[in-house]
Amino acid sequence: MLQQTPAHSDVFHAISGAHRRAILELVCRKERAVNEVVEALDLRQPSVSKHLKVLKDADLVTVRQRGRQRIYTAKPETLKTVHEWTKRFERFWNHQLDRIQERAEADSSRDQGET
Amino acid sequence: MLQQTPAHSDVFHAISGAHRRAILELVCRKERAVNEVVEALDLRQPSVSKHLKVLKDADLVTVRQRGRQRIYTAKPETLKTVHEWTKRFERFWNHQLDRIQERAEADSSRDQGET
DNA sequence: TTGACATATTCTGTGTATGGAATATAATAG
DNA sequence: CTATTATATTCCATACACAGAATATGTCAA
Repeated sequence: MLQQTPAHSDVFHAISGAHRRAILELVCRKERAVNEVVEALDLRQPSVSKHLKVLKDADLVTVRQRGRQRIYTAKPETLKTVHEWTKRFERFWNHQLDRIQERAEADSSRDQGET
Repeated sequence: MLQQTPAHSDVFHAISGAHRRAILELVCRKERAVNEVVEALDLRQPSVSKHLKVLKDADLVTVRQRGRQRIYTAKPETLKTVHEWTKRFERFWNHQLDRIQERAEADSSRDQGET
């Protein structure tokens, strides 16, 4: 059966929430401690920690300790999965654009009473 | 605040489930009636209809009627949103991989009290 | 050790996702 | 019209997501 992957370790699930995408963008630009994320976004510390856990389970971030802090760094190559999945549809949306253009041209010809 | 988009119209949410991704792949290859999807995947008809509704709300598919059937067609260009979002991380996964690996190894050594 | 700081985890309540069964609607055949 | 087919919707139950508050764990300073 499908859907047997625990949601918390699934990349697609991990990026499905806007908060987690925002966090990912933050820690990608520059590694951050939890509190820095808390301040950058409008979220409480426990929420951020929980989101970071989801991202870590999905292998989208790594952690390391620096003193009392935990520094989170994005592991963006995990997004390749998603990037490549969407890429599989690229030819379809190109093809569809062609079709749309053809149709537009046909319509335009017809509208102007061409031929 | 973030997260105000109704989940059912959000592309990231729509593709977060494996079932819906499978449906999307099916109807992208070739337009399909609901029952064809039901037979192709191992899902009941009501489930498929509900998933298709989510995909439609997210503008990932379009419907048209043919006799008693509803023919669903993928609208893959909506995935551009996702494709481009992941693309923003492309430069990071090209340039940061080594650094993250080094760091992970260093941490792991330290955590295990490597001799 | 104690105290403070940084983060993680647990608990709790509320909303939502999901699948299945039953039912409702829509379209066509007869 | 009625019956049949195709799909959508509703209802139900279970599971999950999420945020907040409180608490626990871990780390360092003194």
